[in-house]
Amino acid sequence: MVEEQKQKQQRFRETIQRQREKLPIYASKDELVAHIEQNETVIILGETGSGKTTQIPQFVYERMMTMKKENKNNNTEFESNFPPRKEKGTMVAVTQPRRVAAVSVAKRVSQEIGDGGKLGDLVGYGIRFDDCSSEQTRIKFFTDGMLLREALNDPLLSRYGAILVDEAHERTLQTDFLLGTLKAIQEKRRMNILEKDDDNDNNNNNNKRKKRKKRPPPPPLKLIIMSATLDASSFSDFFDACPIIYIKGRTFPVETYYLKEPEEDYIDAALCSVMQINEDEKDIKGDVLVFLTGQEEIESLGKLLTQRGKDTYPQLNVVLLFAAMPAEEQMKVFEETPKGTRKIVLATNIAETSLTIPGIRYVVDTGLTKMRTFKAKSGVEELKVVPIARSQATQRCGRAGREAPGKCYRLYTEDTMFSLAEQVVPELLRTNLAGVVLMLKAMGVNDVLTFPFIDKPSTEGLLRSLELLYSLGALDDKGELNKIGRQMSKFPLEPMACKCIIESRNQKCTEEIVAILAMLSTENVFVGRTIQVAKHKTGDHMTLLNLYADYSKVSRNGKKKWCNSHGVSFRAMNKAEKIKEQLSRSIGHIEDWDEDEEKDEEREGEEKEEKQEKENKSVRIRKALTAGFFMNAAKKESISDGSGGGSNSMFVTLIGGNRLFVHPSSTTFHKFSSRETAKEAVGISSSYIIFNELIRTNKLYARDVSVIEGEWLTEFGSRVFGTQR
DNA sequence: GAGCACTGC
Repeated sequence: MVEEQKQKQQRFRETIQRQREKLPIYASKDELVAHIEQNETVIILGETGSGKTTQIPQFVYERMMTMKKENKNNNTEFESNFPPRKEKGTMVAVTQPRRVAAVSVAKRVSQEIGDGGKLGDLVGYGIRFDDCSSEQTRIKFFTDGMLLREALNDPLLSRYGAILVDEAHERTLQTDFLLGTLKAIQEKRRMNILEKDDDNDNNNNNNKRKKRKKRPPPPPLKLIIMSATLDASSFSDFFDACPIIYIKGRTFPVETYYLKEPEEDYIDAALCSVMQINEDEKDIKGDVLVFLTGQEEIESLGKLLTQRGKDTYPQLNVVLLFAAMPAEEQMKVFEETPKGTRKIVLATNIAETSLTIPGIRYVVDTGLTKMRTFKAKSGVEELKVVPIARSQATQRCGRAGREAPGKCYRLYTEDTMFSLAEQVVPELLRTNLAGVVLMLKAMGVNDVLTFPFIDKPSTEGLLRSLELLYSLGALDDKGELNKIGRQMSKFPLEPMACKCIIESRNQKCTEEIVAILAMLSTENVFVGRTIQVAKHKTGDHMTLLNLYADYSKVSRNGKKKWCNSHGVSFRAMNKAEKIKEQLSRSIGHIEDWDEDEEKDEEREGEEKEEKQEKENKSVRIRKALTAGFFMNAAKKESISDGSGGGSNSMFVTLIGGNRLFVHPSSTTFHKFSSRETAKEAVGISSSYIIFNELIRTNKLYARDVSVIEGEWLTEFGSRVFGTQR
């Protein structure tokens, strides 16, 4: 019996090995390893299906092991080259932009490596809320944000001898930030080695040097950057003209079709294309994937297609796919379509990278996407429909050729295709940098303007972020991180939110603030368009808090049902719960937090009756929120509202003077849009609000809004509102 | 009366 099992395992291993050897990358293994050995940094351009993600980490690890053995026999060979040490530099880290990828690749590699161990032994992973690794782990997969966090605690990332950054072409904020950090680490580790070599040369060391010799610095850091797009020159330039290695992929050919004339109504064009594909290819099996920009148009095209596709052959089986959808409904795209039907998936760019849908042979590409950008000058975010980049067009096309030859219908002309930007603008260039700057400061990078970014963010953006951090009280007059700033950097939240936590200690409402911030970091709490839970009179923050409190009271088994009956996303609540736990843990790590808490308790003794205390709770909570979000304050515009009943009230931000509306998703939306004034509706003598974010879609909208008192602004935002009233 | 691409710590 045992013998039989062993044979089974052996056969399994052999199958896997055969599969590995068939991968395109296997042919160039030796060349690859040689390149990695000879260079500190190597860029690998691997097309889809090359096997780079699963194989290269193993190649690197195997080479590290053989070098270790060689070193035992011959002490000189690897010392200068690729030196695994007992503690430092013995691990391989691999980063991915997404959690699912990190976990699934780790699983695959753990199987392939055939050490007989389970995931978490030799091969492990580390993502937020979930670390699966042990003392034995030598190859560890991360989300790139996770490895960045690790760099906060271990500034040289000294456990790792090699780091592989995968999907670098996506140029996410975290990947770009990580690449800059790794470049800086490489330099430092190189210098350490030199110092150590100096030690060896001069035998007349002083004590300090001897001490250092006892604890050897980490070896130089090998860096392997893996990208899928052809343009890797910017990476190579950034890493001192390091070599680029091309690896062929293995995908099926995809035939591409363009429109002859531009067509403005792309929904109609998509509708026609799908009907046409279904008609022309009626004898060929294969599903259709349509790329659209958002939920609304996906739903409306879904209705049209379902109607029109009833009487066709094959019948159309229309499936919608966007991130805000409940998880169970998302799973429908993975179900096999019934015989005699063709699956039509209408998706946002979630299907571009995050999800791979089996069975797709036809892609319809509108050539558009929604993109978020940030204007440093006004502090306003925009969410706009824009043309995709050529790299995205290629990526979308490729989705038709994963399993068999496919076809791609581009709903734009060939001329348009060539007018597209080659690459997506890196996220770092179109986002609020305050969080990045806070993290840089916490890493000890004082001069953030000279930090090595592949693409330098605008000086204005960096300066604005420094200003914001200063107004939050995180920086001293010299621009250096102070105690508050250091505490703020411990939280996985944007700086304004971090500041709320710090102030919550003074306001004695840390639990509540942490719950609110956890809810704010969760997208799509409400499933439907109408909010079915009790609203709080002061606005969204207290509503979210009450919702969280209600949810917490429900028994573990009943939570899902409770969410469904309250129009609330279970996935979101579950995530909020985890984030809250994580934030509370981070507070626990702040050394002198408890001390101050005790002082507060002393003060509490002097406090008045408990009843009044309870009434004040909402005030204290909103004060703590104001301490973080005072830059996001707005005042109701006094309009002579004789005729304007029913129209949404307008606000003006105190900083920047942006004229805005409350977003319709806000619980305060109805209050401000009715003829009542804020004062009457809310029962608070104030026309000031704070909000979580400002985003321009069709109008400029403030999302997650609460009513506050004007004087709190001067109290908590003294560095900006100090002199004025 | 009117609306929110996608990730990640």
